[in-house]
Amino acid sequence: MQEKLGNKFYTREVTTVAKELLGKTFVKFVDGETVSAKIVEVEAYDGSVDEAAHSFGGLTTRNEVMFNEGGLLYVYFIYGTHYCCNIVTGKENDGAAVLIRAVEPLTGLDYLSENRYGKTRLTEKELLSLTNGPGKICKAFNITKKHNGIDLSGDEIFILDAKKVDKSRIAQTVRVGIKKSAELPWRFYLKDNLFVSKR
DNA sequence: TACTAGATCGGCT
DNA sequence: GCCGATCTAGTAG
Repeated sequence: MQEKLGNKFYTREVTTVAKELLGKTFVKFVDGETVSAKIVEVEAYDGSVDEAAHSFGGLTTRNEVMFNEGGLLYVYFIYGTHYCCNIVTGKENDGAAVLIRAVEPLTGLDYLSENRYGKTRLTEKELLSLTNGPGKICKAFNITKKHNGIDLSGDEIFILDAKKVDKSRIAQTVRVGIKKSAELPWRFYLKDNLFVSKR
């Protein structure tokens, strides 16, 4: 039942993909170890109508990955400090992507802890804030600019299918941390999950 | 608890 | 030069 998500999944409309990514398993292979986490919070960015999307102003060297066909990883650097991790969606030239805002660690906890805190024994508080924010996820998974444009059908980073989440367990709100198009209700997260960034 | 500032890269005007 | 799809530590209340 745990199959790698393929092209058919990613090339659909961005808000559809965003909703369905909830509950799926994000996986990174490092040194033969499987590091994985359940996706619990995402935001959709659609370059055609959404001023907050990096792709809104058209193609540039920075956002070119977003204009590819769905199924790639788009990583960008922000505030001089943090990386954020996106899944490119839609057809070629759509400029649409889903920002991963929060995940729940499943395996490879030591790897994640070591990257984030430089230690492997965490307090409960540290565990809960290990991956509950876009910058934190990238730090914990050690995702950097090097991973920008990686193909999710490859073997290093990919997403596994999972049982579909019941609609009643998904919450939909406005997005976080942006100034333009702030009113678009394109943030989705799993209700009652402890690892979402805010509620 | 609530707000503010600092960190500090790189794309864009 | 400016400022951002962020996070953390620090101070004030």
